[in-house]
Amino acid sequence: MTHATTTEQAPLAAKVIDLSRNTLEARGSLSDLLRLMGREPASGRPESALPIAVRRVRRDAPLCHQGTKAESIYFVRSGTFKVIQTLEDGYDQVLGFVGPSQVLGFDALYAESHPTTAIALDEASVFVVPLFELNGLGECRALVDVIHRAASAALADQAEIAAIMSAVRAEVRLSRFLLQLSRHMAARGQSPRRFILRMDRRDIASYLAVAIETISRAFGALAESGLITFRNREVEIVDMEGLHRLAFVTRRPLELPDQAVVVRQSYCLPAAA
Amino acid sequence: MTHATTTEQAPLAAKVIDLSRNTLEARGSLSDLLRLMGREPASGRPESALPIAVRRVRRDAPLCHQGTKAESIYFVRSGTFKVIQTLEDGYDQVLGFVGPSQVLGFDALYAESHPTTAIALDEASVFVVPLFELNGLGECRALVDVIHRAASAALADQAEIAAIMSAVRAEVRLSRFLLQLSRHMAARGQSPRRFILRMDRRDIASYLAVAIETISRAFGALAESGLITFRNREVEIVDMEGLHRLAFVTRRPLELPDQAVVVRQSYCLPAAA
DNA sequence: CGAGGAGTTGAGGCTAGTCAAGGCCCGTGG
DNA sequence: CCACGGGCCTTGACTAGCCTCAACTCCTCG
Repeated sequence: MTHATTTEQAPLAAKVIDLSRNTLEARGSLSDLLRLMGREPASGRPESALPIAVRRVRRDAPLCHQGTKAESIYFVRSGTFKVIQTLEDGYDQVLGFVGPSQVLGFDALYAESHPTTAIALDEASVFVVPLFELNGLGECRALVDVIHRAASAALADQAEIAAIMSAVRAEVRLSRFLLQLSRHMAARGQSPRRFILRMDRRDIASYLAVAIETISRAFGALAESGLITFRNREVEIVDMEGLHRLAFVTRRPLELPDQAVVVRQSYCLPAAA
Repeated sequence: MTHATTTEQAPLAAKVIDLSRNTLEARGSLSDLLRLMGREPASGRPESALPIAVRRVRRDAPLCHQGTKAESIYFVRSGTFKVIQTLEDGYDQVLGFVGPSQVLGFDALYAESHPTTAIALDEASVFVVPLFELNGLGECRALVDVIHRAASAALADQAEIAAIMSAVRAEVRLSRFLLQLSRHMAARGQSPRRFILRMDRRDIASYLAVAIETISRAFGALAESGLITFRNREVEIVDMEGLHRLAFVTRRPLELPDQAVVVRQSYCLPAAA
């Protein structure tokens, strides 16, 4: 179906770069990708028709695997992935969750082999941009710009792990996680108050670096104090402001003479009246 | 807030891209940067002479500040920076330590304002690549390539925070941190066994997400068991292999015959696979 | 030589890990 | 259709280890 044609000549020469020449399962175009990334493509530009491969990934299937040779970077079109790294002792550390319009595999650029594994949490599809084309993309400003922004955003997202970890208490970590999810949902135009978790407790536990039982208890505690309600993976944030207050007590409060008691209460959970 | 602003406008000559047009304190060239990044510049190319600004940063001074408008990305030429993020409750979370040949400020690309603050831990200097030039760089392959790789490496580095956090025990976290430093030192051609910490205990504590006293005790414990020796910020890894074992064989008690290392429950977190 | 920051050490309370058992959900198969 | 099975999730009891508070030492610098 694809141009099973020659791979001659540097792409620079040819104005027609076909990013889908290794098409896997479907075809998309640059304008599809740009739309996904919130960049309305300048219509009329010939490059908007630039084909870009789309790959579908089944639930629980890996998109790329740690240690294998990197061949592409990916933009999530639909579905959610978990990014994990298998440590030397065999423990699978969850590094993050990646959804639509986010980039995957950019971390493999410098080493040429994937330092992480990405696994689909549900049926998913991604745009595939082969690495060997990256160099020839100088002309295609729109795509380069999108790549830069996505990589930059991925970097900023990664920083959130540390921000989450800086909280000692499990309920605080969980509330930060839920708020992070809430923001991402909102960014995708979905409800920030009510959503379904795509990952299981084990993944959340790994991501927050606490025991799975602790996650369970933390969910219970947040519900107990009226901040959320939940049923399995279905979560509803009842008191957004309260959750936010709880989420940002990192360490023991500095010194707030009379407020100390109040802060300590919310720190210990029961929530302010 | 030392905005060493020498905002004297240069004649926007147009064709001649002068990345140092906002030169702050010194001048470098593209070939200098490429050499720093381990890419021998193809001599003879005219672009090698492309001027790139060099900015010096005094100890404890910020290179860029969270929330301010992003204007450039930086390549560390000398010195070490700590990257921090001030959370809503005022807690300064250390996200990482960045040294020579690593990139800073790339995370600001997508938002156009810095999500993090970078502070020099000692006298430092950086190459400055203004953002508004990034788009016009399509021609300069070498620079674009270096930027991509550095950003990718930064992303991979960030993942290590999570890997470190996945350890519950403080000694395990500290040993992973020391091994990380060791690797970086080796990558820069310096001794991986003996080095001087550029950051204080407080920064380490924040980075590892444990209390400062715990850091102190963990140093003591590692020395006690003969894995390292230290005096203030001077660290020597005595038993590299043992340190590595402690850092990663963390699931089982690991019977170190008669060593004082109480690796009783150095688990690497639940998961109970 | 003193002041102050950085680092260490000690005591105690409390969170979260571990182990263990039970409940819930949803698949498969009779 | 229901019964069974095996995940996933929850809950309880116990204990290890970390955070907190507080005092102290060491080092540096004025």
